[in-house]
Amino acid sequence: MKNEDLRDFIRNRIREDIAAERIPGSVTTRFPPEPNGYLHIGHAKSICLNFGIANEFDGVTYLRFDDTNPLTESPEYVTAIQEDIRWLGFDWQENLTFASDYFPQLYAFAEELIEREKAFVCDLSQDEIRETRGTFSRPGVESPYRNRPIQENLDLFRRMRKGEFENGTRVLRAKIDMRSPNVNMRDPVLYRIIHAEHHRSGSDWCIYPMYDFTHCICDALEGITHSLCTLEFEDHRPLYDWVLDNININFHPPQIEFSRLNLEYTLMSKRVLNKLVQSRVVESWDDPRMPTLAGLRNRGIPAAAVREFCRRIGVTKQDNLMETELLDYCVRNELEQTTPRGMALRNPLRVDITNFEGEEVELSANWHAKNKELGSRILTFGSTIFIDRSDFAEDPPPKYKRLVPDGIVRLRYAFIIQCEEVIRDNNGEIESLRARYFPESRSGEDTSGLRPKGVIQFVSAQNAATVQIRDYDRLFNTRIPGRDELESELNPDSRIVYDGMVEKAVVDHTAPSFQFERIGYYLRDPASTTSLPIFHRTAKLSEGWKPK
RNA sequence: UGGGGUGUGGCCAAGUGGUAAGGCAACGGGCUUUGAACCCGUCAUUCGCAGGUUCGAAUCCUGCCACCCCAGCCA
Repeated sequence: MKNEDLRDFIRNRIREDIAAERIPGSVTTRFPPEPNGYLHIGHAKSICLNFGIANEFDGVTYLRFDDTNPLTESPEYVTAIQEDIRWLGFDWQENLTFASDYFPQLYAFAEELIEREKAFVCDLSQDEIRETRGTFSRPGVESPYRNRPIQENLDLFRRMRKGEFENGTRVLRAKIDMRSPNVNMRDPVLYRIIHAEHHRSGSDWCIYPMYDFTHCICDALEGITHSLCTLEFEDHRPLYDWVLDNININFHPPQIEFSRLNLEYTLMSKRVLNKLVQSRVVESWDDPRMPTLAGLRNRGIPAAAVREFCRRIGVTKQDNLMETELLDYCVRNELEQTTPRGMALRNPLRVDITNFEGEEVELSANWHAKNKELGSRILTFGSTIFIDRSDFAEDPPPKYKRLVPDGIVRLRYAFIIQCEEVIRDNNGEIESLRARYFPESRSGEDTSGLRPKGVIQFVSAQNAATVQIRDYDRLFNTRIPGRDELESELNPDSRIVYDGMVEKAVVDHTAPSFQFERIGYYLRDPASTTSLPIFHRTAKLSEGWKPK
């Protein structure tokens, strides 16, 4: 991670700053989550950027919780967020801070602003403030309280702090310019009254600073050399700069904005994600279908794959919509080398081998064709085996290479079989198959001379373990969900549960993830029981051929 | 409507006056006891559009167009 020569406009800028000796000390960044929700893959982009830069430039990164709104924040999220960042592979070391750590200093800076006649206490109601702010095309109107004497402002602000006023009755506002074309500069609110318990400061405060006042000051106090945030804060930069320019502080970080990650068929808004949980569309915030880091983890996606994805998507100011294929690619690429292979059937179909007699034969198979270090296991073959229903077709599509009536196919690591008969139940559904095998076609010592076109996986009756296989797909059917009724956009097949089979050795193996040959990568649910192991599909294998 | 941004192949993205990197996807081929992996090859005469400057422009200038963000006492 260290020696990579990543090029993007932010890293280029940092290199220039270093070359021009504009940076005092070391490069310092921060990741500032608000503890009001779980981290998702969009956050991963920011985490990889901020922590990645610190790693590359021998700098430091603060993990700073932006906890200025006690109404929506809670300590559970603080814990979860830390777990997710660690899982992703980053370490803030001793640099864990909270915006609330700075409440006393923030308050002092606010008084300083009042003393400099740069802030005033405003008695207007929330509605009145909105009405007097103006519109995009109309300037705002100055508050009647705008020119209160310094002493009166100071007195009122101190009484706000003491708790003498109700929520919403007064705010502290910056005195900037009600005619500014940038609405953020029209005397923005700096402090509001919230009589609520804060997860860290308890009941010490009943006034809480707003983001625009807090963030820039925290950045400055921590010596953040590059304050990176997403594009929607671009309009706030003049305010960020204004605050730091109007208080007595000796450091002024530059705010640099980049575009946030958008992923096809995926929604990342906390509001909508929460709705999915509440309405039981998914089971929880860490459901394997969720784009949360916890969800990705429970789906078996390795942290390294997420990091690689973030590296490949780049960092720019352009709006983007990433295809899910890139993430899938990163996941497979990560799992390919290290994951043992196994055979699994989602829809088992019994096949009776008519010419097999006696004990089941044992066959050896490597866990990975190329990575011999993963070792091998023993499979068995006998008079009753199972194949996947999708690997047999009475009326095969063109170029079908699997089993068909009278056709032959290779059973992976075992023998070639030939279908002799299709057995049906009373409804005419295929119940089982009868086939013969070619004893001289044993894998590795085949002298049969037969050349089957395809190879399919199988599990013999005595070697079969019953498992649950859960296949996941996108949660939404629309590339850009959120524009329509959520319900109509949901993918009804985002989770399909199969009562399947795997070879016993897979269940006994300790590896967390497997590749089920010809199907995909799966994570063994660590919480599932040994009597019914559950496997979550992490990713499909790429398909070089599709029926129809 | 005012302000702030962004426009390079299907999706990302290099490039900052010298004649369009790379990745993903797609397509064709090789290899193959995973239709996987792997290996080869193809894929922008053109950089939102129109003018202009220049020997030379994706890069400079002018005008236009499209899209995104902003009117929380959220962050």
